[in-house]
Amino acid sequence: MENLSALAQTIVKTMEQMMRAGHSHVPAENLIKAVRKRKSANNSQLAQALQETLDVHVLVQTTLPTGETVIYQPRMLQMEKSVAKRLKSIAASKASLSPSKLKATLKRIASSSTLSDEQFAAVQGSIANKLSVLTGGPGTGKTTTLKAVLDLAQHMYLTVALCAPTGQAAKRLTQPTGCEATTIHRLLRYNPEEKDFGYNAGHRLSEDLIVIDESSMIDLWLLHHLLRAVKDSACLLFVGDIHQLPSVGAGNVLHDIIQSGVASVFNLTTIFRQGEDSHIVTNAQAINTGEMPNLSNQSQDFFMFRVPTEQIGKMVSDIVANRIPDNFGYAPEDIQVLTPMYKGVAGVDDINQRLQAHLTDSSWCVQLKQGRFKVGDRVVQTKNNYDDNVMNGEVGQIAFIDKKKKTITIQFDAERVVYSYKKMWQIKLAYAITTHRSQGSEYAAVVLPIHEGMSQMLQRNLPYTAITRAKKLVVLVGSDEAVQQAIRNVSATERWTALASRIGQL
DNA sequence: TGGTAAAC
Repeated sequence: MENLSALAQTIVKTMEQMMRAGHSHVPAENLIKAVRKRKSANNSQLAQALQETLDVHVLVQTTLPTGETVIYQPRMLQMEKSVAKRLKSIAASKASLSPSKLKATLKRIASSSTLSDEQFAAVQGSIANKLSVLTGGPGTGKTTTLKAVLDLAQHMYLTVALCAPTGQAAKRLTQPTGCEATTIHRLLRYNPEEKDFGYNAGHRLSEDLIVIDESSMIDLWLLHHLLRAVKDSACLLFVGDIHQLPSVGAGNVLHDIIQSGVASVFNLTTIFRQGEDSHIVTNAQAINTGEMPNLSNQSQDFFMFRVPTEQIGKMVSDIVANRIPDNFGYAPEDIQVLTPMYKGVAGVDDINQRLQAHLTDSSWCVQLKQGRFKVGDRVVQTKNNYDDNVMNGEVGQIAFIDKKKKTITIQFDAERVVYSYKKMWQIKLAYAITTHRSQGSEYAAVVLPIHEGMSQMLQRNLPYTAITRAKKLVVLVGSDEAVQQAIRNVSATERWTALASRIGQL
């Protein structure tokens, strides 16, 4: 890197930025265009600088199956190729079960099943096919279907690995399925010091069926390591909602797997949770198709308060502390504020300060390095804590502060955990959390501040993910223009990836 | 230039 010219270094940095935006590669002309925005240079200087990065293999140039000339970081190219190859070879290998046995077992199960037709087809398909995808919005019965898949697998004496990208998603999966779920990292025996995995191409998992929930959150890197560690004869089932926020890391893998046709796709469409007149459901569907949601405040479960940006914070506190409890009977504990970012107006930090001041009194409080905690505060665990069985993203309430012992007791859903002040770095206020962190969680009521200052975070998946977290009530606070801006913006999901075309080419 | 997360 030090040996490169200044312009070549700018190209490398621009490329890194593109990876951070989620792309697996960049078309050569788009890369040059992006570099031009940072540094002025003429065509031949740019071509020469790009050649410099290619000569030392910091970047590589390649032609996609589509004929397009694109630039990759070498490791990204290698991962994308490897993922395509693994998917293809798993799909082509024989499964370790007999079709006649499947047929017989299915027949037995069908008679006692309460599954809908589309759910039953998914259950059958995900055992009969090597690679399957189970998609559908919230309330369509993905977990019910998953449970039936696991039952079927058990009847057929298949060994199963049940996993998810996050600790919380794994924990949530364990209870309804009655099957121990782990994070993908744990399943593969991740070693952070070596940055490698105990299970890999040379030492594969023995399980016949691998089920991966919340797979919209998986990036190219994690899928690469998972597929390396899976035996060729295994069946894979990816479960997720493609309309939720894309992975923060590079790739668009669930989307690409579906698009490539390498997997059988089962899309659940019937919603069982809310009634048909629910605006939560219809508005989520409208947003998905790029239409403006119905914000007329005519329904019983979907409302919008139109206020100028500088008044959003104040209005959100009023809604959480007074309006929702008074008018709908939900306590502040049942209400979750979801917002795109930490900083700025109506960001996580802003809302947390306001609601802490509004909702808890100061008689029992302690000032720690990272901030003030009060008895009654709503807080969130920010790292998987296997000792106390509290996962990253779990929300609880401060029950007790012991100033002599220097401990804080937090009541979570099922656990009551004592934290020393020293351990409190794992805990943050949670009156508001980011929409990203809410993925996979559900709340009775969701309050969503949305204003134009949130500019680049205003993406179509954002209001979709936020409002589909709500079981009973959604309240938007902000401006129609910001909602419109978010719905029009699909740039986060339009990533340059070539996984689908690579699979097609093999 | 900015913004989002996760794993042991």
